[in-house]
Amino acid sequence: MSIPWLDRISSGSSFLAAIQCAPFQLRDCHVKIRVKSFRIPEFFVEVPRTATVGSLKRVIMQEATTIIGDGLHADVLLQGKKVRGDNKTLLQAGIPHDSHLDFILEPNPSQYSPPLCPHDCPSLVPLPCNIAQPTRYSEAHAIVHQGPYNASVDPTVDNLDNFIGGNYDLAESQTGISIGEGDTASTEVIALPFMSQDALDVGPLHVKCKASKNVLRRNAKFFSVSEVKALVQAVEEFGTGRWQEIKRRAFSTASDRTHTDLKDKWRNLMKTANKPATKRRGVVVPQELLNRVLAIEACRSQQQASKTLEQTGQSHGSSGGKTCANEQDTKEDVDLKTLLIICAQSVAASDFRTASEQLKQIREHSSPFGDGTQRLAHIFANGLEARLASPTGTQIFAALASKRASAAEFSVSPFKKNAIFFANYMILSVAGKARKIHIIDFGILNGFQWPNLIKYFSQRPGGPPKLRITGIELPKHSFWPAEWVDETGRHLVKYCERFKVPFEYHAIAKQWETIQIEDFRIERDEMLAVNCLFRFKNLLDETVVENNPRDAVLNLIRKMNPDIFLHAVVNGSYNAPFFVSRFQEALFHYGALFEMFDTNIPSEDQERLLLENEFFGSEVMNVIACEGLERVERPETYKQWQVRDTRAGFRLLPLNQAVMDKVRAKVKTRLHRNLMIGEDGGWMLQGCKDRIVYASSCWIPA
DNA sequence: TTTAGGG
DNA sequence: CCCTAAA
Repeated sequence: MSIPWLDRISSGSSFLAAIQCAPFQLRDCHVKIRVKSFRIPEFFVEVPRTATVGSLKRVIMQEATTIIGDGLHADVLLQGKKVRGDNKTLLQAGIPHDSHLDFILEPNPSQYSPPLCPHDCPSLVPLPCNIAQPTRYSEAHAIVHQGPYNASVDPTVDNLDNFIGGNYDLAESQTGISIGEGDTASTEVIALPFMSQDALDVGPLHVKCKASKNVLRRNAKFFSVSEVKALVQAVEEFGTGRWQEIKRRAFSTASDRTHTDLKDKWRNLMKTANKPATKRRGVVVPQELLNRVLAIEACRSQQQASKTLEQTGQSHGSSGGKTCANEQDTKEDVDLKTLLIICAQSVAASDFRTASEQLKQIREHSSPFGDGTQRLAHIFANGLEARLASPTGTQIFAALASKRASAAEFSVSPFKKNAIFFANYMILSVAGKARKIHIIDFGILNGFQWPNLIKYFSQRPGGPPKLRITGIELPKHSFWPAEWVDETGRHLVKYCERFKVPFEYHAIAKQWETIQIEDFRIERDEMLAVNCLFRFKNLLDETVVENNPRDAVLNLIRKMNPDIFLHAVVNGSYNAPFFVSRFQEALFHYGALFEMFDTNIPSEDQERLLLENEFFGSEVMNVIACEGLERVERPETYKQWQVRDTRAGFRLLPLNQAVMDKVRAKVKTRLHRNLMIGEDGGWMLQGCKDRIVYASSCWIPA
């Protein structure tokens, strides 16, 4: 004979309860607890909101034992730990209404005699319960207050001791007999001696099924964009199919999202991502997120495919590779990028053996001299290799490119040229006929921005103004020793002498946020322009340090009260703490850049080589191989910068259409295919391949 | 207990 | 969002 109810306990059948606050119109302010799926009919208990832990235990115990027999002891667990203090109220015991509770039901020690098979018969049965906010549930179920099952207790029902002491076979009982699973099952249960005749009469199966369909279904709550983002990020980090992990690591505070919910949402996201943008219902998820969904999905299927290939042995044999060489070539682009992402995932998962194998594969197809994708793969492989050497990302890598490399950026990158043109044009338009002009340049590097402006000033009708430039750089950088800021100054001084522009240079090599306003030696009668092109991204942000330098420096600039503030930024979001998502973002970002270079610059161009490998190469190295304070490539989107600038007390100037026309004309004459110029609010956007890569803007004190 | 997949 | 089979 099997002992069905014991089986139910020892096999850990889920036991789901939800604490529910009664509608507030009820004056007694009770919480209602629904106990369900214990393979016993669901029932409800109601306790005052101020109930103690002890009383909750008693009520649960009472109800449970009423149904399945006597002699149970109940315990309440919060996050796996027993809640002590039976005299405390739920709240006092640290159980908010939305917390997740487990229950333990075990045979009452006082009546419990040792089981015959202690190993197979766990005495502790954690029972997951869900306590949720009442608003998540529809009101309809409230009428189902108690199932019919607890209506009576058959006095003949044996107690726990008798069953445990009985002669039975646990393995056999595993076949499971449970109420409500089907006709046969319920028949068997009903036939059991301990079930009351009343229960039989009521027809439990029918009631149970009906109840579970209409009762206590959580009201659907749409996922917000930020939730989706968190989900995508988490899946990038942990992969699909580890939902419990994802729940714990990324959604532990979201009490109303179970791991199953996350799994379901992911499934739906994939559906959404795969169908056209038209006729997508609900909250519009940014395409960027959906692309990431697709990328992950692509990786996953790729991995599966390679796995099955390995298993079937089709990948072996040298002839196989040759015969489909042409086919591979066309797919190489995709494969190389996918391979990079897979490799990054291996690195993230600390699977270093697989990672180095994948890296080797990548190396076989990448080259600093090949096409855009091969070059891209080359520098990303460098980054991965460095990360493999030190997986915690504690190594220090040059944050800034060498002097030669940033010179190359100036001469090769059309983006940089456009941004400089935009900035200088705006400075000129604000300067007007001012006699004294002071430019404060955060991140002056070689100072290549200024010769053109100086030349213009020299030809200005009415004579050149007095020009002051304050060049600011970071202190003692491996590639940019502080002295070089002075050297930049000397070049500029010479240049001004040649063009007969009265000039004064002043260098500051400090951490930007430590600069005092006095250091700028601002004079009253000068027109003041503050300039920062693409360099704010190197400041640390609030995720790393407390008083974040970004806002500090912006506030400093605001304090200067400049006549104009030129702010150009790298528009990217590869600054996420999660390694894989950051890697992927960076890959897309630099992928777009490299593709543009590939179509516009000859592959043998030495400066392109320098720019790609040293300038972008060291940036990518920093993004991939560094963490924490060492990671100084932390771009944000221009929208994020807009928030910061506005918060610091600046007002975004509308775009000057004249400068936009000129930039557009330049792009056209230079025949830069794939280079897109766009506008958004006051921002001039530069992009390629559907991606906004750089953005420029002008601000004045609000 | 957790996940995949059907509903 | 829920349910259940299967691992």
